[in-house]
Amino acid sequence: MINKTAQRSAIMKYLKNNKSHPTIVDIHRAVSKQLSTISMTTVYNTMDILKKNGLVMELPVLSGEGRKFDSNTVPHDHLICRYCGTTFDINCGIDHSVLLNEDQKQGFDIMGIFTCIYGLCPECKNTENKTSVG
Amino acid sequence: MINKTAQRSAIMKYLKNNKSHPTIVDIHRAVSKQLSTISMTTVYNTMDILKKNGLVMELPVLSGEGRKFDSNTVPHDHLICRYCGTTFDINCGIDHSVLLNEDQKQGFDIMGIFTCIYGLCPECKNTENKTSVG
DNA sequence: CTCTTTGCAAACTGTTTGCAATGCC
DNA sequence: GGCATTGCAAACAGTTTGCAAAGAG
Repeated sequence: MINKTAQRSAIMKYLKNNKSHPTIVDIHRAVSKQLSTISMTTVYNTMDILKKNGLVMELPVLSGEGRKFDSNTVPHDHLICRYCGTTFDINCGIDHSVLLNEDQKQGFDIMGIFTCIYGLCPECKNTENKTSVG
Repeated sequence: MINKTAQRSAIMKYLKNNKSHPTIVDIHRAVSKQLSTISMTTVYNTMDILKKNGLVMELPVLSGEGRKFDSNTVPHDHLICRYCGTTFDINCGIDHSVLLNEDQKQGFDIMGIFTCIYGLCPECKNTENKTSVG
């Protein structure tokens, strides 16, 4: 059984008004303003519960960036910087209703499609230093 | 300037014969068989160089899984288990030649499109325990 | 000989776990 | 009251950094 607590309400309220892709730290910092005693543990905990219940989606990230969540349940795509990891929403007309045959499914229960378009964001374009293979 | 070393050759040889999505640990374990003294640091180091030079792609993962790489440079999609993170290649006829207009690009230099299809793999389907929101 | 790379150890970051105190119903 | 939740502290895993020794050209 899942109880309603001040912490959970505050997190859900924050997520509802948020169209970015907050990390645990983002959520903790924002919610702390109203509920100064909330701990990181509780944020981790709550996000896991929300995720298990399909209320948020956890985004795949480059390892080490820290968990990112998406509370936008409308199908959309993501534009991601390959270097700094910043993620923008994008709508580019990709068909999200992928139908796979049994062979392609490989035994999976399909939950959704998630398209990432990778690139270099304007900022990293200028600062990125390249090495060359000899 | 980038030198050729035994470590780098062994890693590149391993990647060439590999169509899975190895982690740092996978690579280290495999290469250790031929080159028992190779360190984790060198694997990290080498993969960063290969990535910067576009010879491998680093895959986005659910945070905490550990870095995964893909040496398959032919466009393809990925079928990923939402719970255990296992990643399979899949070819489902998605068009990878996405053309974005300047508005959609938001200033990015586009490098590629990467489609993830999420689901529950056969194994996790059976073992996963669910909580319900009241 | 010079500059690059290696690999160890230590530092660090994000995440998880154990558990006593507290809160919800 | 009984079970769920909170939040601290400690443990943990993966990753990065500093640096002396070894290697490549």
